[in-house]
Amino acid sequence: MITITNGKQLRQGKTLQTIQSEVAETNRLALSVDCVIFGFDENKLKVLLIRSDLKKYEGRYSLLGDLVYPAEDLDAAAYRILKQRTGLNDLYLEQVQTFGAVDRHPAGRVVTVAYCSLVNVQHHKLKILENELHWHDVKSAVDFAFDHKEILDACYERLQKRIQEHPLGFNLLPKKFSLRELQNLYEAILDVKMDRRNFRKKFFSMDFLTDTNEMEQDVPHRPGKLYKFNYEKYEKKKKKWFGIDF
Amino acid sequence: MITITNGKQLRQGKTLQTIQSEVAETNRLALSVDCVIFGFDENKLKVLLIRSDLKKYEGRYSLLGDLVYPAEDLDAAAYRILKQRTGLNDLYLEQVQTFGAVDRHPAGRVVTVAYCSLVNVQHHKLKILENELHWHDVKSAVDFAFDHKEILDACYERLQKRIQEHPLGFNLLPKKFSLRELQNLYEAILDVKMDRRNFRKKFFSMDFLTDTNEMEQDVPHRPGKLYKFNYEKYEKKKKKWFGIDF
DNA sequence: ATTTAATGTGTAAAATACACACATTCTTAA
DNA sequence: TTAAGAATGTGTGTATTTTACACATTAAAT
Repeated sequence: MITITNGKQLRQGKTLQTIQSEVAETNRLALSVDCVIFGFDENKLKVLLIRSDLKKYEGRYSLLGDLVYPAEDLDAAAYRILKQRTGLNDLYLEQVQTFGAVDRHPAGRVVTVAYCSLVNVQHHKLKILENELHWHDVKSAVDFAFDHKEILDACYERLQKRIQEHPLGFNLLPKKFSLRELQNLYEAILDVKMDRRNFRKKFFSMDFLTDTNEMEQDVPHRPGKLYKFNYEKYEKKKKKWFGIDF
Repeated sequence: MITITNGKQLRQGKTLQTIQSEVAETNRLALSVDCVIFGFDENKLKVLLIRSDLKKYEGRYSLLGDLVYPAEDLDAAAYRILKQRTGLNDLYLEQVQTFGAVDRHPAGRVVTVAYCSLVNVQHHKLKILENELHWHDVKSAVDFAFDHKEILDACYERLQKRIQEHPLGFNLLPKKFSLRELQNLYEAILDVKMDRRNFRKKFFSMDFLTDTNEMEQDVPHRPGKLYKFNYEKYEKKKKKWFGIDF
């Protein structure tokens, strides 16, 4: 998505006028990157959206995006947007799909490369947010600008697939988490109910959870153990699981 | 890839000069589509490449690509290239990844959307080919122009994954094929050996192979039965197998 | 102290994946 | 014509993975 809504707020974002000038001349096109930033909060999968205050798109929501700079790689543009909007570095990021329908953007031909990224909402909340940024339920979000619903759907489907093949979920959780939180995450993303015992068995058998010897605090029931994800163990084992190339 | 090599041969391809003019001005970029066209022949996975006759890239091979027209959708551009280069319509086509490194193209900023497509080589051979188009072994192909080796690798890995989830392989075979041919295809793409009995069992249990009541002809051994892929049966069943969305 | 609500654990059945051998059919060469 | 060679075609038992399922334990709240 192009940050057409708040040129004043962003130091680096381009305004609608800039985009129009980029694409106005014959045969010109603009290239943008849109980030689908997923979070997990209140046992629901969330996505970070910005509300357009431009009259034309009043009340509609957009993904976070920007034009790609002339001398900037695609991934670099995506990381720049993430840093700019969440204040966080080193987030999980994956290119998903490029959307280039001729009429997808009213300002002219704007081709956008969609990225899926994962953040720990609690971590993010500590940062000072721009006013118009909010977390929305992925399943119930409506009123998108442009083709951003389609982009969100593509990234959500990719996430559903990926999380069944790789342990991505940890990017959405605090460093220390209970198995219940982990299961809630999987159930929310995949929209299924899982058997608690089998879920625990599966994750323990994968053997990349480390017991922190700490317990949950301030929960209104018996506290569960807290675990953390052990990247070293995972790195050693993933080749075996995922065969060919991962 | 941009068809910089043979502007005279192509009715629709753009010449190097065209590309340079597209990207020469400040902040301009060009958008292209590159098709990784896979085939299967002599029990090996092949890819259709064009040899550059431009001095700068002498002896190097490129994927088939072209600039996207100003009023052309990305998929449409990919289909156009396939039609142009193979003479065939309705090929399997899937967008894989977009490559946009700043320096990936010597003519300036050219962002390319990579597509993976599958053709029946026998079918394709019936068409009159352009001189400089040839099928190459995927595993042993070297000397690529630009970042086309990287693009090929990305599409090959995607194909390896996809073929384990969906019955794509039929796009690479004649309408009627023996189980041995089908197994050879899987073994070639996945680079593994499979047990013949278990392979047969698995495909028969999927129940979308229809017996044609015909046998192989002109093989130097006992002929095998010929089957065809039953799309109707597949469509009815795939939801059950692939769960959420496929 | 009692109730409540979630954590933590094991086992049996079912489904799936894997390993494996021999008879059959057709071609080819003696 | 016959024998040898080479690939097709088929079934079963074993190992592994997935699924279903119930009860005792712990801490918080009343």
